[in-house]
Amino acid sequence: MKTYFHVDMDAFFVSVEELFDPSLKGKPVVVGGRPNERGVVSAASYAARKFGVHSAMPLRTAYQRCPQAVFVDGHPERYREYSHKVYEVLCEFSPVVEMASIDEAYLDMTGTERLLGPPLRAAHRLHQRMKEQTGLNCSIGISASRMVAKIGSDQAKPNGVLWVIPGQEAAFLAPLDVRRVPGVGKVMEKNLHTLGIRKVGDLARLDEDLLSQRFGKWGLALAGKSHGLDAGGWFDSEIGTDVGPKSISHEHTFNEDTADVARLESTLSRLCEMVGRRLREHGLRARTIQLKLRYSDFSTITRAHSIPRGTGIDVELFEEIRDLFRRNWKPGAPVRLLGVHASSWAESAAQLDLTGEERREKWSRALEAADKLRDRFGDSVVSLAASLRGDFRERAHENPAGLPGKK
DNA sequence: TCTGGGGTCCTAGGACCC
DNA sequence: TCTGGGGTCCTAGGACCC
Repeated sequence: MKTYFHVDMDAFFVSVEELFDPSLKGKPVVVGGRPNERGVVSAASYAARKFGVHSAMPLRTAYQRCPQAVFVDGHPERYREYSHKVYEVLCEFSPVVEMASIDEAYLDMTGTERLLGPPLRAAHRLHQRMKEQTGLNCSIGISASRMVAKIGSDQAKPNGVLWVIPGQEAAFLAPLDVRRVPGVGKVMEKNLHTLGIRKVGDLARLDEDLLSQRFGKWGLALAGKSHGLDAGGWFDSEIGTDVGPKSISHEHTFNEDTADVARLESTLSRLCEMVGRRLREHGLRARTIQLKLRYSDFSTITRAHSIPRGTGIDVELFEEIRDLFRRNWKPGAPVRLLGVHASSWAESAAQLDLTGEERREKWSRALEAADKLRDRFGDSVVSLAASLRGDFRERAHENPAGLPGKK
């Protein structure tokens, strides 16, 4: 019998902002940007939630509902820093910790009883320790099932602990709305409602065959979930078997839609630099490069191209993206969002021909040096802007590999 | 309501191969 | 020629999560 904790930080972004500015405490706070900006709420304080403000809501709507709220910009570096502090506290309680996102984690607590006592006592100690070390509150769900632990921490909020005793999973889940089940969103909820299924208990009573007939692989997983089993998607694999990222992407929404080609292409260039940089940090080369294009009416297309060898080099990414853009953009149509997405990693370097590989390695080292310069002096020092003036194209012709000139 | 940004997973059709 | 059956890769789109 396994024991899992799901630890979820309470109003994480807001709580971190409060540590930096204690005057925010107790006030309605909205993290995500200014009320007149294009964007959505990243996090809302409990005081703001009382006015009907919640995450993913457009900032303008949040302002309408709660004009007296304090609107603050998000600080991703701060959240990453505190996420790491959280991780370190969790590691004192279990050797198997997996951060599922920036503000939540699963712990395998199986076999820790001798050291930490029974689950509830360990949870209370963890709770206390978290507050001492980070100044942050969390909620903890405890169960033999990771999914039930996750739902448990949700039910325990704020600042609570909830233990679902083994064997009681289905009974615990039965009265909850189907929407509480991870993986059931707006669409699935509506589909289930039209079948007369509103509670997890309704789901559990249903015939498995009917569910899998109606919703395929997903339906089968759903049947398992309704009984408290870890089934489907992420829940199929044990925790702590973390692999690297499967895709890396950056996107940008303009504050006002634009059809200015120079502006659009320079934005793509910048996005390619950001993606390239992160690919190199991970030592990855992407074989599939994807452009995302969203027009004023919110209609969105994605267009991808795969290259056999893969690349992590800014200019090569940009060449692919620019081709995709020129072939697919309806000229003159104002654009709302642009995105660059990289995936499908190339095999290890060892399998490629050496000469080509050496040259590319050299390029990668040069780009890493540029990354370090950016770290020290900011993004503007080294950039791909030259490519936009056409300089790059000519150099690329003289030197197809795009190498820095040999001395 | 006028809709961010970073991800994961799933489906489905078509190309291509045996 | 009126037409199989897999398997794999690529592409596009969409649901969902935080």
